[in-house]
Amino acid sequence: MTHAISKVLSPNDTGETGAHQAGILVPKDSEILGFFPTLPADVKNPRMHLYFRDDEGAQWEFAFIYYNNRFFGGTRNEYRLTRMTPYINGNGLKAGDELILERHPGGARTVTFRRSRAPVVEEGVLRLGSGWKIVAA
DNA sequence: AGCCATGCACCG
DNA sequence: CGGTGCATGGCT
Repeated sequence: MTHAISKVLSPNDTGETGAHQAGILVPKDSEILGFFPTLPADVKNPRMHLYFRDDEGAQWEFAFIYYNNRFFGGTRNEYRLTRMTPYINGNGLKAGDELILERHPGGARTVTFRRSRAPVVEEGVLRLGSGWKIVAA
């Protein structure tokens, strides 16, 4: 039961917009969240480091964080996968490219990507949906 | 809901 | 001092 999900990168995800944080937003969809370990909701901003292996066998460390300060006086309530700068830059990923995450039987996680064709541009602005897909459950 | 942006801390 | 990541708020 390999569980695979993917996301089409946004400009902000890759750092192209100047945001000094490369990382992607994870939708609160049970199928997607099910891919990641469960983070405690009673703690503020719980995080967990995850290791992913790429095609060459190299290991990458990403951080899965639940920014939930909404329940602690703030305004946030969202999940993010950060610390992806080395992987993004190392592979020269750009907006529109697809990041693929897989969890294999036994618990091993792997990352891959698929280079994209031209992203959808409308009125000079990039319009994307959430970009997330469930490849296999 | 999802993407964009930023002040500040930390580190080489 | 420049790059990176944290945490947080803003905009659409």
